[in-house]
Parts: sequence; C-alpha cells; structure tokens
Amino acid sequence: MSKGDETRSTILRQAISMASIFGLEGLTIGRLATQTGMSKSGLFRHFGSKEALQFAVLEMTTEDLTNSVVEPAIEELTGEKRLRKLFSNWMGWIGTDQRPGGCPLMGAFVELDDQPGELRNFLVKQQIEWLDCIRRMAQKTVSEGNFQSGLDTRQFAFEFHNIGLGFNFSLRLLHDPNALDRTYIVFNNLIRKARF
Amino acid sequence: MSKGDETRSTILRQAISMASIFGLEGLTIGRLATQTGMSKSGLFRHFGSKEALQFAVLEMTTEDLTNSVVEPAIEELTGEKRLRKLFSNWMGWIGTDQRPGGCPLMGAFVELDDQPGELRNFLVKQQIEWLDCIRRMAQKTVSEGNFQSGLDTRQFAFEFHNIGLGFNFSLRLLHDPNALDRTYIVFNNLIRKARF
DNA sequence: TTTGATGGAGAACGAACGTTCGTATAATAT
DNA sequence: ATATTATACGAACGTTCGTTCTCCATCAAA
Repeated sequence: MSKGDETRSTILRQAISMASIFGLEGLTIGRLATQTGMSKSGLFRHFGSKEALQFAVLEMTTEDLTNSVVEPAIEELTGEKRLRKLFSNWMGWIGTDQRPGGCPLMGAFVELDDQPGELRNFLVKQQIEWLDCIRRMAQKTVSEGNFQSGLDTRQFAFEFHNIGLGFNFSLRLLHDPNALDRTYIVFNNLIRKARF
Repeated sequence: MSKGDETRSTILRQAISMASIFGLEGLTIGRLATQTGMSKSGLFRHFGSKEALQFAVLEMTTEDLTNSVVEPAIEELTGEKRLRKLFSNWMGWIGTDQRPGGCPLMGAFVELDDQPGELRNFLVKQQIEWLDCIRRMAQKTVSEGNFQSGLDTRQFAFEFHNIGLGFNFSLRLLHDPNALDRTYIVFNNLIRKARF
C-alpha cells in the first residue's frame, strides 16, 4: 500500500466520522483538512472534487456495512437464525459510538432524496440491494420450511428495514433508552408472524 | 394583518418549500431572497438571524401538521376510526406534492440529531408530543373497549410512528410505487393486533 | 546521477455565506 | 396633510466554500 493510498484511507475514515455528524453537505474540505492536519489543497488532490469525496464516503460506508453486518451473518448461520443475526448486527451498527453521528447512510437518505445525480443513484442502488439481501434470506428460510410457504418476502424485507429506520430515529433523535427493547418487540413479532 | 406580517408569511411559505428540498442548512438566505424577489437584507430583517428563520420554519411546519393531520382527526371521529383517520391524514401529508421535497421535519430529524441547540430541543419536544398524541388516542380506544385492555399504548405509538418513517423512506428515496400498499399492510396488522 | 512520477504545501481565485449599516421609500397614525 | 414609524434596498463586511495553480520535497526507476 503506497503512501498516497494510506493517507487517502486515513482521510476517508475521518470523513465518514464527519459526515455522520454533519451530513454529506456539511462534510467540508476545510474542516476535514484541519482535522487531519493537512492543507486543503493537499487533501483535495486525493479526490479531485467534493462530489468524488462524498462518493468515496458512501462507497466505504456501504463496504463497512457489508463487512460488519452482512458477511458475519452469511458465514455463520442459516435460515431464521441468520436473519436474527443480520438484525442484531444491524442494530449494533446503528447504535455503535464508533461513528459519533450514527450511520452516514441514514443522513444520506434524507439529504439525497431530492438531489438527482450519481450520489443518489448509488444510494438507491445500494438500498435496493440491501432490501433484496433481506428478501433472499427470508426466501431461504421459507424454502427451509421455517417460514410459511406463502410468505410475501418483499413485504418482509420492507418491514425489516422499517424497523431499523425507527430504531435509528428513537435512538439518535429522541435518545429513548427503551428504543432497543421496543424495536425487538416489533422484530420478534415480524419473525413470529412469518412462521405460521 | 400588516404589510410586514404578510411578506413574512410569504417568505415562510417559500422557506418551507425550500427546506423540504435542501434541508434546514441548505435553506439559504440568498437563494430565498432570489426566489421571493427580495433583497437579502430586506428578507433578513424579518428574522434577525438564520437560526430564527429555521426556527420559524419548524414552528410553521408543525402548525400546519397539527391543522391538517391532527385536528381533522380529533374533530370528526373517535376510537379506532380516529386513529385510522389520523394515519391516512398523515400519509397524505407525507405524500403530498404541495411541498416538493416532502415533510421538512423528516429532514430535520437527521440534520438536527447531532446538533444541540434550540432547534433540536424544539423538534424533540414536538416529536414527544406527537407520540403522546398517538398514545392518548390509542388509550381512548382502549377505554372505549375496542382495543385490548392490557395494550402497551406507548409501544403502539412507537410502531405507528415507525410506519410513517418507513413510508417516507420508500416513497421519497426509492420511489416505490407499492409504498402505500405495503405501508397499509403494516398499519392494518398493527390495528388488528391491538384489538385482541 | 539523472529523470520523472508521486504526495503534499501555499497562495490565490471567484462565489456564496450570514450579517451590519446607512438610507430611501412606503405605509400608517395623527 | 403631515409626522412617524415600518419596510425594504444597496453596498459592503469578514468568512468560508470548492477549486486551481505553482512550487517543493521525496523516492524509485533508469
């Protein structure tokens, strides 16, 4: 790994943290340079444009999400247990204090929903893949006989995802100490409903 | 109504529309002045600071929300029907193309969750009130005998609200044409579950 | 040793930001 | 009709924004 790649990834780690707090627009080259101890121009050279920086943040975040939420669920288990693992991994990802402002994607949802462009396209594609990943896991559980055969797995994925959105809201904005408990009540109902 | 109040409310109407697209931070005095055909300074005088403008946007938005979602539900009906009316009003509020960027509060959730200050305090207070409003309606339905007596009405409000968040996501970001149908499936399940 | 990338600093750009000030004009009250 | 606020403007302030340019180190390849 060359020197350039190394500083680039150092910058990106900081950028993700900053974007989680201030959003993709509030992620500013000057602030990022100050925080990393670099000059604006020196930092800028690694990306070439602000949009490229934002894109890199989205890319690395979804990569992290895959590595720490999806992969460990796929490798270890199957069926309903896999879905439970996926969910708990996701809740951990949302709730971690590793990124001080939470998951940058949550912010990007709202920031980009009315801003056509590459960033939005990437985010939408990533979200559709994520929903499909949940759907496939549910479908696998159906074919293994643990979920009812007629289950609407797209609806299942829809609800699965909504539960995460709600948890993020209750945790990040309201600081509700019961957020996780309430969330698991909904999730367990979703699983129970899928079984019979 | 004096001339000043009139232009102020004209500005605010535009401001809400702009904030719904670009967020509270992307709501810019210069852009707002251009759009309303005023000078920056002339517009600025009506609020005194950008934060005051943002605050006014939040205030007026919640006022609108109360008038067009909560009030008509309270006045007309009671019990479960009232909750259904509240929900359908809310879905209409979220889905309307009157505000081109959707509900400004949804954007504010994510923008303000890590920004301590008056704006955040106001938003949190408003959201707690909103959740409590839902809870009270559910409690009334319980005491009228249409919901089970042991119902956790806070949990009910939690789930009610989450459904709206999910609808907003699917509609605004993903442009999912089935968003409303899927949403009502979840909502009807919530109501059914509350009954027995 | 020379050459040529590569990685970063520094200065500067025009534009937009929120904000202030002094001044003209329009609306209101007397 | 006149006096007095209210309302809006234009110009300018100091910052910060993203971006471009020039220049200097470093270091591996030739």
